Amino acid sequence: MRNATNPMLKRLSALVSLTDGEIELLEGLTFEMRKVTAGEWLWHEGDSADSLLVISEGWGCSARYLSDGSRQLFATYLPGDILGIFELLSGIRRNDVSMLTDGRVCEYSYSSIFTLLNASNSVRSALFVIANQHQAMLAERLVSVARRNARESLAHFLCECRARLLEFLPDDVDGFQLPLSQQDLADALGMSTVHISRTFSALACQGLVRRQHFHIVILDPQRLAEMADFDDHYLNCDKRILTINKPISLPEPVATEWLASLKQDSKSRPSAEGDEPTASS
Amino acid sequence: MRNATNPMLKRLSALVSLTDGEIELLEGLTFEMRKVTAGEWLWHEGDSADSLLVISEGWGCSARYLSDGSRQLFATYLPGDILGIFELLSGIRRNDVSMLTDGRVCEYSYSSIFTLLNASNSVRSALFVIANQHQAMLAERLVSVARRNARESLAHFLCECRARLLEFLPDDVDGFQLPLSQQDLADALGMSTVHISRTFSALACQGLVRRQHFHIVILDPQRLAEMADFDDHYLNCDKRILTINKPISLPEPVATEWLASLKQDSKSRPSAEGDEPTASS
DNA sequence: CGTGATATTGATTCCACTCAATATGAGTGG
DNA sequence: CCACTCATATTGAGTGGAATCAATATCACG
Repeated sequence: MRNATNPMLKRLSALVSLTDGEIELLEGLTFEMRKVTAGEWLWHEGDSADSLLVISEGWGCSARYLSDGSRQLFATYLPGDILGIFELLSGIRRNDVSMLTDGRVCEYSYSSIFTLLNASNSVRSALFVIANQHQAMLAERLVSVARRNARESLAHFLCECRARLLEFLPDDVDGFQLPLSQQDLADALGMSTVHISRTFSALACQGLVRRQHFHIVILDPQRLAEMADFDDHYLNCDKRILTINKPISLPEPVATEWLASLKQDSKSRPSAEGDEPTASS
Repeated sequence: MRNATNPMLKRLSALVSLTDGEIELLEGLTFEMRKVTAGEWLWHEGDSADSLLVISEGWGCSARYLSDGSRQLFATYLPGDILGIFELLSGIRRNDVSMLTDGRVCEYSYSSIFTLLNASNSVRSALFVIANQHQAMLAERLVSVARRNARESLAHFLCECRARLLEFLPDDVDGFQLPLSQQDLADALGMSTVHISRTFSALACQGLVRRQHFHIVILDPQRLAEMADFDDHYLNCDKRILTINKPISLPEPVATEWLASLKQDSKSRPSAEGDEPTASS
C-alpha cells in the first residue's frame, strides 16, 4: 500500500470505504507535491481556482482581511486536510489561504478531480463530508465568538485542536505543537492578543493547560472540555455514519432510461471525462 | 407552467441551466407540501434525516441552543431556500430548525433526491452551490460577530436580508417584512436585545433605516452598505460564474424561455409580501 | 379593555480592548 | 559567546462598548 505517497487516497480512505477500483483510480491520480514555507500564500480571494490542495505537512489557515487592517481567521488546516473543495464549482477562491508553518502541499488539478468525482460515489461523498466538517467547525467558531467568554472560547479551540490531532498523534502524548501565535489565536477567536495571553494564564492557573512557546500540554482534557462545553461529535460523527450507511450510492431501482438518456447528453460535453453517474460497484 | 408548484425545480433552475431531461426529472419528483406555523419545529439536532425541505412560504431559521439557556442563530431561511443538504450523507440533523413565521414547506424524500443526484450533474452542482452560499453567509456572520461593532453588524445583516430578498421582491420597493424579533436578531448577531434596540435607534438617527414593527425600510442602501462594509458577491457570484463556466454541469443549450418564464412567474408571485410575515398572521 | 409579547429608556456593571512599558526568546552576525 | 534585532509574549493602568438589571411603554390580539 502506498497510501502514504498519495495524501488524497490516505485521507479519503480514512473517511469512506473504497472499492478496489476506486483505490486504483486514486492511486493513478497525478499530483504535484511542493514545499511551502511559513507565511507563504497558497492563494488569495478572487484568484481563479483550478486545483485541489491537500496539506501533507505543516499547518495552514484561511482568513479574511478587513478594510480596517484587522483579520478574521476562518479555519486552520492540518496535515491531511483538503482545501478548495467549495471552489470546485465556482472556479474562484473564496478567501485568502496561507501557511502558518513550513510544510508540503499536494496539488491535484480540477480536471483530474472532476474525472474522479464523476467516476466515484464514494469520493463525492467523502469530499462532501469534509466540506460538512468545515462548515461545522465554522459554526462552532461562531458560537464561541458570539456566546462564550474568553476562557470558554480558548478552551474550546484547544479541545478542537486536540481532537483533530488525536488521530495523527502517536498514543496519548498529551501535548502537541500548536503553531499559532497569540496574534493568530486572537484573529481566530475575535479577541485581542493581550487578552489571549491573560486567558492562557488563567487557564494555567486553574491547572488546565501548560504552554511554552508553541507547545501545548492539556493537563486535564476532561475538565477543559467541560468548561468549554466541548462535544467532539461534530468532528467525527459523520465518519462513523458513513462507514455504516454507504451514502450517496444508488439505493434504488433507478430510472435507468433516464440515466441512459443523460449519458447520451454527456457525450456532447467538452471536457469529456470518464462518464456519468457510475451506478457502478 | 407548474414551476410554481414545484419549489425545487423553481429554485434549481434559477441556479443552473437544466436540460429538458433534468427538468422533466424534477417535475416528476414527488413531494409533500404542508402548512407550518410560526414557532413550529421542522426538526431537532440529532433527529434522523431522510428528507430535503424547501421553504415555499414564510421564514425559518436554524439555531443552536446552549446549556446556559442562550441561543445562537446560524441561518435564516427564505422562500426558495433548501434545507437539509448537508444531512444527505450523515442522515442526522445537525441543528435545530424552526419556523419564524407561518408558511408552507415542501418535503422531498432522500431516496428520490438520491436518484436525482445520481442522474444529474446539474442538480448535484446546484445543491453544492447552495451549500456553498450557506457556508459563505455563516462566514460573514462570524466576521460580523467577531470584528464589527453593533452598528456595522446590524447594518450588515440588514443589507444581507435585503440582497437576498431583492430577487423576490417586486422592483424597488425599498422596504420589506423582516419577521425577526429583536430577540431573534440578538441571537443571530451575538448581542443583547437591549442593544439591538439602541442600535436600531442609532441607525434611524443617522437616517439609514426606518423600522416599525417588523417592517424595515432601508432609506439609504448605499450608505448602509458602506458602513457595514457589505459586498454582496458572496451571495450571487457563484450563480454568475456557474452560468458562465458550467463546471460540472452539462453545458447544454439553455432553455432560455424557461428562465424567462420563471422570472415572470416570480414577479407575479401572489402574496409577494402581502400576508407572509407578521409572526402569526 | 386587559393580557402577554415585544420594545424602549435609564442606571449601573463588567469583560475585554487599548495603550504603553517591559520581558522573553529565536535568529543573526560580529 | 555575546550583542543586536525582531517577533512574540507578559503585565499594569485606564477606557469603553455592550451586558445586565429594572422600570415603563407600545403593540397585537383575543
